[in-house]
Amino acid sequence: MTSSAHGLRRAHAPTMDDVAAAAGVSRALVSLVMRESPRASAQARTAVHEAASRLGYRRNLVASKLASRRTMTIGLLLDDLHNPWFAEVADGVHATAERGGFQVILADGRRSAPAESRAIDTFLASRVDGLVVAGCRLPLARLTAVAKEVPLVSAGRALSSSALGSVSVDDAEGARLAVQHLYELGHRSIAHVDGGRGAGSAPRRAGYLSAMRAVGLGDRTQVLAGDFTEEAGNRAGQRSLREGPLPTAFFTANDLSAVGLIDVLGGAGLAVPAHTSVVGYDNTAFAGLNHIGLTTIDQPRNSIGRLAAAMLLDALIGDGELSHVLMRPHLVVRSTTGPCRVAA
Amino acid sequence: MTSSAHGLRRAHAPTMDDVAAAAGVSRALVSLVMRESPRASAQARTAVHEAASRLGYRRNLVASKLASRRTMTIGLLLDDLHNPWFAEVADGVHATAERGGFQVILADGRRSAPAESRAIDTFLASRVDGLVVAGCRLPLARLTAVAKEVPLVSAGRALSSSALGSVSVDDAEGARLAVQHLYELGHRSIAHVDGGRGAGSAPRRAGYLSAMRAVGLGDRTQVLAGDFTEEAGNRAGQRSLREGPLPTAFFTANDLSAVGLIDVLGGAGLAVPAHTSVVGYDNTAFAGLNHIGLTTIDQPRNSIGRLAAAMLLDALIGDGELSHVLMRPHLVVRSTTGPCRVAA
DNA sequence: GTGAAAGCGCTAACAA
DNA sequence: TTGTTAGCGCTTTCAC
Repeated sequence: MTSSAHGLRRAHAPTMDDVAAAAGVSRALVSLVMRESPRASAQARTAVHEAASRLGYRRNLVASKLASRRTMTIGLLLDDLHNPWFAEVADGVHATAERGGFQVILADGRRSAPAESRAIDTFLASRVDGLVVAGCRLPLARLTAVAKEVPLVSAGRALSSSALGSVSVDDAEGARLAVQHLYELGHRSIAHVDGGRGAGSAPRRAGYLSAMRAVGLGDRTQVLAGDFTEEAGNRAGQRSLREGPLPTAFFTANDLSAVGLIDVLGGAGLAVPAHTSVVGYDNTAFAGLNHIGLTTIDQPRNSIGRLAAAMLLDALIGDGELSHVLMRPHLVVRSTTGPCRVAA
Repeated sequence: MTSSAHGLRRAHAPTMDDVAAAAGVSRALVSLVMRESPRASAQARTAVHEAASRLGYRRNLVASKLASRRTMTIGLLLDDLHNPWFAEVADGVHATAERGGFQVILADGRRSAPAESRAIDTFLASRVDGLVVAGCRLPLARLTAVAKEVPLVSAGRALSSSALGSVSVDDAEGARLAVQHLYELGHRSIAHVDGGRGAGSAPRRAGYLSAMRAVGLGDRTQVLAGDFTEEAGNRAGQRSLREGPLPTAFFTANDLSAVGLIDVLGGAGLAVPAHTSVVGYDNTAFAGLNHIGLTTIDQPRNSIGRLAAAMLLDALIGDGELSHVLMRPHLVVRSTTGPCRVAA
């Protein structure tokens, strides 16, 4: 019963013609009023609005998009709705897009390349005016192909193609900051728990390796396999404990891994940072909790989103060019790092 | 330069007519092939697909939606992208909708009623076939009005209107489980940090109050204002510490608040649960982190999403009726609750 | 400022 | 099975 009024095709909804008739004007005028054109008299505006609300008229965006051949919509593809990192990027994109009068439609890539690919196809079929992909794991070739159809900006992942724009954080620099911090605390045995194949993993690992070389520890690098999860941090810790000697410090590819690692160390009676120091990456919400107090690398997430959207709108509205922006991460020192107590 | 090929109106993209011409068939046939109709010969199918991919044709969903007068799209409004609760509901909705051949478009309500209202207006203007609102904080009157235009199902918030459907968890029961658990641990001074005006807040608060009465603590209830955020947990904790005497246990309206609260308690040197016990609500991902180990109330989030979408599709495709489903929460005991050490 | 008329790219009868 | 022909509801010239 409650559904009787519905079905896939709803009952005839009022159209602009209905409103025009009710207001005693032409459809074109109604259109102008609906789009808030200054070229409609105040009188006409009132009459049209009155008639529209009386009829319960709702502008049909589908028809509007078809007729105008632009959608004033940008598609935002997020790699993973479960990861709060993306929520902040989305905030930034929203804020900027809205100010430019653009609608944002979201899709969740669910950490799967095929799902992301389908989402992009849907965006293109829906004729979005532009695309922001955050943490996208699609191959560069696919993205450049897409960028030929519609302006595209990558957020959070640096991409070296002039066909598209990108706003990302210098992950190698972030890794360098972590290593530098630990080095200055006297640590010489610094291991890295990496992120496997996830986005950002490779540059962080490379940054770790080159930073180690830069401080003369090139022959003491140690990379433990991980995958950006808490369990990975657990496993890396267990392996280190088993195989010894334990590094005096760890730099993990993300905060989650750091938490898993600290947990294992604590379970083995090793205090952090009294015995071992740990630096995470991302500065996610729980890194700041007092009883974790993780020293980590922060990324300006909101700004990434804002900049990505701004770059896109610039290319859409004006004649701005897509470019590559690399933002600087910074070190947030909390309480999981301390001076090295072990002779090097 | 990279943007020179773009602009708001992209260069003429191939249409069905182009494909039809290239394949030497009529546009209607191309349309059939594109919609995977069985009424097109294998031969025609091949020819059309070949021509389409040669031209780089991409079906225009905007035109398709207008002509067919249905969008095969459901709008999903999430109250807050930052809250992982919604990510899981979204997973469930996606899974079901996709199997039914529906596209899902997401919007973020950003914990703001006006923003949610605008998002719904956009959905309606985009002529979505149905709507799922998760954790929506709009007044019932507004939602029933919307439900007159398009089938609507509320996820995570019970709504007593026959005009729409709802799939939610019995929040009062969840609150009762929390209070009961703390009571059995010997706690008599149990405070509640509520969720303000967010969805679920009222029933959890009411459930807390009635459960307290049920165990004979009706005169010892204490409700602290909150709003489902970590900061709210922080503030509530600070206020409790300032005003004393400190309750021996807290039941918070969600996990985020619990974490914020624990954080403040820890900062004040009060161990959890040695000194104070805390129960959260939602069993979000970080509640399970070893370092937090939050005792909390679990909701079958994914199922909520699946059921909500299934109910909607039923009403859309068949003649299913929208109804009200109430699911049972359950208690997950971890390490933030323990026996009361203080004499009652 | 306002109206008339020609599409936007597709779907859906209906005919062939 | 395939082609023909009206629209879907709006925007946008271009006259008035």
